Amino acid sequence: MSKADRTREFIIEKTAPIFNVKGYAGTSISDLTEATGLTKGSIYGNFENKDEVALAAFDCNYKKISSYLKAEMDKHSSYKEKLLVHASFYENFFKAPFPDGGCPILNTAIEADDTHPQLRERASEAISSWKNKIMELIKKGIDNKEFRPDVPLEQTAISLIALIEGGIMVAKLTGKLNYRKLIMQSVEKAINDLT
Amino acid sequence: MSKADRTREFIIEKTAPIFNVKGYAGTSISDLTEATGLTKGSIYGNFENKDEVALAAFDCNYKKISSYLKAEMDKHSSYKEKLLVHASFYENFFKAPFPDGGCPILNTAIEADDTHPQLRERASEAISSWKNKIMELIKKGIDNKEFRPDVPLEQTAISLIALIEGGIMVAKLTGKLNYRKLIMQSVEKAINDLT
DNA sequence: TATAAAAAATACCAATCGGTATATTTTTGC
DNA sequence: GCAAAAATATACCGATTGGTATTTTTTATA
Repeated sequence: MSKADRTREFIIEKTAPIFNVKGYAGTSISDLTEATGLTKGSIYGNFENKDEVALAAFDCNYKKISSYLKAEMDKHSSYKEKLLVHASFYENFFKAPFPDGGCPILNTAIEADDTHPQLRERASEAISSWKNKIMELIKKGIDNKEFRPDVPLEQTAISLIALIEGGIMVAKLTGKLNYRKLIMQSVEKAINDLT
Repeated sequence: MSKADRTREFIIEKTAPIFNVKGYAGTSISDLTEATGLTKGSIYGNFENKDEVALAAFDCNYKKISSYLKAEMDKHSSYKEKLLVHASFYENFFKAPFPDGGCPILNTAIEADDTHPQLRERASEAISSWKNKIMELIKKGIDNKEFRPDVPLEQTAISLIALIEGGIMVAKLTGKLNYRKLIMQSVEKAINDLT
């Protein structure tokens, strides 16, 4: 790993939470130099422009949550338990190892959908692959006789994602622990209803 | 209505959709002068600063959706039908009279929750009063024997909001009509399950 | 319709924006 | 350990940012 590669990683690691908290438009190059202790010349020596840092930052934040999900799912053997990881996923969303600022998919989707096609595409692909993963789990759960055979695959998957993401918004906005708890119970109920 | 009041209304009306599309940080004063055809002096003659325009813009956008919801609910007599307005609310969200840029509560929540306490408070209050409204409808529906007496009030209300808001994000991000349809069916199902 | 008051336009401000050319320092391979 | 190359820092750029002081125009009233 060359010096440049290490610096690049360092910059991404330090600035990813900033983009997630302040957004693309709200994050300035001087935010990046402050967070890294590097100078503008160094940032621009390793990245073509602000866009490239922002895209790399999204990938970094996204990887944190998707690899957490995958690792937690791998701990369980039943498909119901794998799906139920989404409840603990949601419950723990505001603690480490999750990035500061909430869900990067949600944050990026809201800011970029009308303003930044590249970031929008990243978020859109994230939703799509998340949906496919859930559908796959349900399908395998049906084959395994864990779930009812008539569970609507796509509807269940996309609605579960909507419930979780909307729940993250509500919980983070209001700061009410009770809201988080209640929505988490709804996530659990939605999954239990598949059996 | 004085000239100043009319100009103030004019500025709010013209700039509210811009704030909803570009966000607070992404909207500049020159965006406001372009949209209104007025000059900077005129904007600052009617508003103290950018914050004050943004807050008025949020109120304007929020009023559009809340008055739509209220008007539609008033058309129905049963509490179930009143609740089901949320499905058509969601279905029609990307057409007039809804403001450009998606749900202003969601947009403001995501951008402002870590960065702008005043806007955050506005969004938080909007969620809170929406939740109370839904709880009130369910309660009356229970008293009216439309709904089961054991429906969990707060959980149902806050989870319905989460599902709708998450659904708006997913539908707007991906542009997939099918996702919108599927999530809308989940909203309907959640309400039908109360009976 | 003349006039005072209010509103809008003009012209300006320092600070910051994203970005670059160049100089200096630090790695790297021999 | 020495050069060449790569990486970082410095110094700078024009454009734009949010905001203000002042002048001109428009509105309301007597």
